[in-house]
Amino acid sequence: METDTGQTTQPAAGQPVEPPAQPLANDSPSISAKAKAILEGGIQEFLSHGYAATSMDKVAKAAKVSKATVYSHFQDKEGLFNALIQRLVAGRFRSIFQDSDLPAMQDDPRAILTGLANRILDTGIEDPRFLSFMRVIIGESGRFPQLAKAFVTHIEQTSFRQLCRYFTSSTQLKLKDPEATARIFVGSLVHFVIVQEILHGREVLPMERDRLVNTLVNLVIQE
Amino acid sequence: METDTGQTTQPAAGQPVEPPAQPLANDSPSISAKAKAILEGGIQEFLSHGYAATSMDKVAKAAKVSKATVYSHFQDKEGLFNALIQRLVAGRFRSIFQDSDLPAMQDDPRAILTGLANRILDTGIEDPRFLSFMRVIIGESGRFPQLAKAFVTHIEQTSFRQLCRYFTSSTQLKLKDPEATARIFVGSLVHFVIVQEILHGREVLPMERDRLVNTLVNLVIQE
DNA sequence: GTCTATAGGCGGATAGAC
DNA sequence: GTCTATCCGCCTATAGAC
Repeated sequence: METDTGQTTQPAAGQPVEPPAQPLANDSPSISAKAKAILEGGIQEFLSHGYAATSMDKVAKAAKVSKATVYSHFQDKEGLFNALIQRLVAGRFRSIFQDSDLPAMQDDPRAILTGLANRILDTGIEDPRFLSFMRVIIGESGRFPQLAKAFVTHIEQTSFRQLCRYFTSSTQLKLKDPEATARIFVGSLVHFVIVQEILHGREVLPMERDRLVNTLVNLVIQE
Repeated sequence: METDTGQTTQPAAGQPVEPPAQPLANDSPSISAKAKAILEGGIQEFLSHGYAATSMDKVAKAAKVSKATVYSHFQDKEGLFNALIQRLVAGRFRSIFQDSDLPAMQDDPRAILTGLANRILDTGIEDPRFLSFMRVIIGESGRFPQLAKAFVTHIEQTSFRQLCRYFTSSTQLKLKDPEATARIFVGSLVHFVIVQEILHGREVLPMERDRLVNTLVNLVIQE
């Protein structure tokens, strides 16, 4: 049954019972193969159907273990969901908006900004897993506010910060409010992804992505 | 049970069984008091908990009718949800981004744009019903793609069009691509609402709304 | 640790009286 | 049209064997 309690006891609930281990290293340390399979199966099911519409039976089947095994690794459905989303927030999707290399400052600002915008759109659009992830984070943000906050902290903030660093360090751009400009830049791109891809706007309200990117870059440069 | 069929037979399923009546007039014509109560109760429950986590028992209780009465007015759970969301899309929330009066063209563009931005933020932020509505629309956009498209068509498009009309008719703004600029304008504001309010970013990544609005308006004006 | 089997309850949907 | 009562399946979670 859906407890509807708003997960008041969420902190630290979820991770497998094993000791906290190192504070989140590479690909999560000391997790058994079964636990990993359960997490993978859970990711598949929860990202496809959302929290309430996913059953532990289907998770167990997707992970190719028995349901009892799932419950031996995770306290309950909420615990599994929390562990799984936190894993995605801190791991695989954390670097989705992250540049491997900061652009060289002497380059053309137009080229740099266009590249940044396209990178955000590429990762946002071409990874269906990330689209499902955003859909679930938003859809479950009422029942799981902590997960929504973790998403904002780790993922949105990452892109803001990075863009901000470029804005403030660029000698050619003279922005009055780099922080707010970064929000506008990222926000209009993410909103574009939400409307076109998640809400299927591509089919009813088409818009070429290059038009959006070019217009956005022009707005920022001519400030 | 969640049929998981992706509602393949969704078209036209939902509206009360009574004849189609007039094609969607004012506040929905010829709907019995019970049907209205069921819709209201359904809105309350579905907007609070999403589709899968809402039970027909709770809807019936919220509407103060028996569950059988619910099923006498609507084919099934999907039908009720469809009817209810379509009602919200076409009715109450349709005009949420709509201006009552188009701004006078001789006014200061800065004042006009600032007013438009604030109106969008006000309606988006101050109506918790609309926040829940967006959360549900996005969260259920996988299972109910038609409803997501209806949302885009009726609500997003409305704001784009209106802004576009102002952009193209203004004698003072000379925008290269008014349509793309309208998307950026609305998109960055809606994304701000999503992150700050729906994803609870206000508590972890604060940002004064006036800074965003001022920066956004400046970007558009100085183009 | 992992499984099968099952408890116990709530879910969507309907039968049938009025 | 509206109700009460009920069917039956699936759900979360656990007991107990191995």
